[in-house]
Amino acid sequence: MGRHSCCLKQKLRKGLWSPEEDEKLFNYITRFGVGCWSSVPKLAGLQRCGKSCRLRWINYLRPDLKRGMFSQQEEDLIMSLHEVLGNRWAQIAAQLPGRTDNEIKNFWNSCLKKKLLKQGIDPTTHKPLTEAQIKEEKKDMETPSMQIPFSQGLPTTTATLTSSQGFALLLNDSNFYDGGLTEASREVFMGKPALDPLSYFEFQMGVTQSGYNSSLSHCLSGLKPFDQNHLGTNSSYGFSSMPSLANSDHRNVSMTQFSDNNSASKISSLFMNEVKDSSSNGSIMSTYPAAGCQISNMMENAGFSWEGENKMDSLFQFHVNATKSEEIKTTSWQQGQLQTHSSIDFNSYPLTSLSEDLTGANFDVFQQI
DNA sequence: AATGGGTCCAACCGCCACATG
DNA sequence: TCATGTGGCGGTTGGACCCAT
Repeated sequence: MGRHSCCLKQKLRKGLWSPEEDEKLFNYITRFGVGCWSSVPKLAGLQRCGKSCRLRWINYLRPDLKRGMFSQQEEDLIMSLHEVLGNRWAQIAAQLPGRTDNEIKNFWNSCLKKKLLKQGIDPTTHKPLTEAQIKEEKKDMETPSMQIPFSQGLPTTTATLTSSQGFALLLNDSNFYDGGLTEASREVFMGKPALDPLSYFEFQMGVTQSGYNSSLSHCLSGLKPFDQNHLGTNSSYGFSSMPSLANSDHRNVSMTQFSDNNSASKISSLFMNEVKDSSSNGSIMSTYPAAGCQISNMMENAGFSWEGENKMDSLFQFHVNATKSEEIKTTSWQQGQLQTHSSIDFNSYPLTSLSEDLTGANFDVFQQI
């Protein structure tokens, strides 16, 4: 039970992927698109199960992945979304372009969870810990340097911890939920550039937009033959068609601050999805009525429009379109198989946040590089 | 240099939902 | 209605890596 038939076959490789396997999978997907995962290993010449191939593509190989540290904005967004959605990592990831559910889940478990605990906040309920829970936590955090006095760790008012307020703060940069940061650290965070998920593709399109550094040197600075997992600084690996998978350093990337409209787009996108979702199971809005009400109000107050002109709005607009197109999805595996040109069938690609301009022509750039 | 403990994350596992025959 | 195949999700874990000793 639960195990796919393809996984039952013998002689299937497990564990870390080799550069050769990555290249095979990447080249196959870029040529024929995403279709029936169970047949991908055979067609791509891999000794892996389809599920493993799917995971590798989604979490690692797909070109629109944003790698590197999470920005403060992303962190705040994850915090807020987790408060509403809980451990629904896939839904949370849908609101963070270029991030995978696995990545967010890992980030939550390794960093954000601990951060909240240090602040005396229950990471599950996002409410202040009880005295008993605090004692328990103190037992766990034996090193004195890890202990933050409860009164210091808590935000100034407990009201800031409510779902509705959490989202309200997201809409206003000047009132960003600071998660208990000191003034000094907050300054650092607020000044920290956020990674631009689309800069890579903009480079390919030759788009120069005010506020974005699309210079050749900038883009090339992020290009490495392969990622650090497999070779570190060794550049002897690499495939001709491989996009940049290198970790990005915030110091090297262009500035992209979420404007109010952007935040509104994010939350509204979430709201839209949840409305759709709740129409089927009625869970979210009833479970988090305050959050739902607040989001609804925010949309009205912000004069929200799907016709946003900035880049992030476009991105989310595409996200919505992609979601819609998925609902009426006509792209089939057969279509994917019939593709003869070098493009990725992103219509059938389940994750959102992909650039509309991700075409075969763009992948040619990889080969040229 | 060796080693032991902690952290991080890529990948696996088990389950569920849905489509299809 | 049932069996089977597949996609997708969240939880868990093994091992690589880092750092202090």
